[in-house]
Amino acid sequence: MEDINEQRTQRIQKLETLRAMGIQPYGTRFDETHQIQPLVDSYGSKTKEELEHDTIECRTAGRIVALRRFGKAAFASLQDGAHRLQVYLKKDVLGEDSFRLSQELDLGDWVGVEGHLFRTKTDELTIEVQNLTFLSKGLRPLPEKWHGLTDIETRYRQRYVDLIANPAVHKIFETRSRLITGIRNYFTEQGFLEVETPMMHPIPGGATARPFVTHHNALDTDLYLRIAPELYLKRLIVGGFRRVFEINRNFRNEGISTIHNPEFTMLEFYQAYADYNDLMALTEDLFGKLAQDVCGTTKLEYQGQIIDLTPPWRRLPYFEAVLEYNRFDRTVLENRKAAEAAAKQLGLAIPKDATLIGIVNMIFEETVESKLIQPTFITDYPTEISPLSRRKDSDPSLTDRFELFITSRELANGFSELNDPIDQRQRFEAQVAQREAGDEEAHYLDEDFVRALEYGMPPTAGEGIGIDRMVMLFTNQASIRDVILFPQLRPEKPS
RNA sequence: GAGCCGCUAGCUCAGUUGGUAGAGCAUCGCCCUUUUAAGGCGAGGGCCGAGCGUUCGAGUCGCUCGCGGCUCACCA
Repeated sequence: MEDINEQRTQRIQKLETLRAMGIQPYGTRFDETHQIQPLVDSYGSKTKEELEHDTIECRTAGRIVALRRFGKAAFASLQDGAHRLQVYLKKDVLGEDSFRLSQELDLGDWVGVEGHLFRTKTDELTIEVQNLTFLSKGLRPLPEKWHGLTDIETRYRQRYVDLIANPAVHKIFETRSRLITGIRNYFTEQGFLEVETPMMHPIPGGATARPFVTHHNALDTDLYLRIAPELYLKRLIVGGFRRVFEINRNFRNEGISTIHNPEFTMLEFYQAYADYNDLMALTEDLFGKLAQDVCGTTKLEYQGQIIDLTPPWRRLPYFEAVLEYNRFDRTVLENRKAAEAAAKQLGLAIPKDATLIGIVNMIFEETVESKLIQPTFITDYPTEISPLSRRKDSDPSLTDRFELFITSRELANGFSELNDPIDQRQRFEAQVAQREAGDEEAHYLDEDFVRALEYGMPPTAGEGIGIDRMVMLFTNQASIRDVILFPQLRPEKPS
């Protein structure tokens, strides 16, 4: 089972050496005066003379990631998160016992150091260590210092090693966390209340997707991991919460790709008395502020392109978009035969029972989405493919809805919410008919949700933003696996 | 699910027309009190993803399987 290699065996032997020296190889608390990054931030600009004149004493801790030994001295690089600082271990200063301990150190071990800052001959900020505290032993060798860990499978399966060996990866996940904190602050400051709704649903709803199924033994009932929190959040609006948001996982039982992970993080927020135009303005403002705060600019570099998040963003009605990116005329949008002919010309396989809108939507996905590099709101989606959205007053076949595309990917979906319970029931029934016709992704009829609407929901606008894809954009990552700490992989086979 | 590519030491990678499996880093020993891919001398470390075949002989050729990546299909 466990791979036993030479280096690991040697290190296990070192545990005994340490114990024989009276050192606990798995220690306990250590008081730091500084973490490494603040230490470097505070004193990194001090000159050699300043550090000699005003002695800076400090205690800090980290993992040894580089070690350059001489006979009676050594330099080590201490890593804390994504940051490193050099320490100098000198026999004269450490004393006999501590120096002997320093001779036993391996790459990967955790230590605490106490000493003062100085600059070396080559002007590197360094701690001259007076006291060395052993904190924890590493038994496995770290990846090579120069190339690090590059094997993609190992990076995902053993993310802890990736994080040690690749500080840039550490920074991506710090950025992810900062973005999510920024989102929380943004909504909280605007009077939104963060709520938690069920992850396990008796009826999966709020999106068109296939769910994961699980079983509750005591209730003896199947439950579905949620595909979206939407219907629960709207129940809260019915209940009188004016503004709510939730940031959490959705689960969809579908393929895995560079932009799909079976569990992914979604922000959904709902605002009473607002409409979809308010949401588009809010989204521009949110992205702009996050970009400015986290990246220092609203012009982001993404995979060799500059994505300009400066508002306002382009708004393009759905049908206009289909016409703009194709050569055919308007009859394709109005006549099923014309639509089918156009689709065939594009090489699309059209199911026999496909509706006009169904065909147009296939054309949209095939010809429009890939062109939407810069932020674009596609608006006014057909009612037929928007079963939870409010109809347009000017044209009930369309809805007050938009999807946001950036770098050809859907990042957000928002709309004025359908709050007419009678219309909602009819839309659900149309979905149920589609499901019975074989569409596994069509919505279920959620009787309790309709009942909630019957109690009256104020006019409301709601939106979902795919956080992982947003993080990809802000951190310039091409694969969703590089912004999810533990992406879904096939289980490692037991060896 | 399909196509293409990859899998060799702890890590990063070589490996010729099929002929005894290599390097750098890491590890171990010795030397070295300002190095930073430290340096010098020496040493150990391999089920070449798994299996089956072809062959006198397979890391190398063929087939099957496993895992991963990318593209496509489905999807957010």
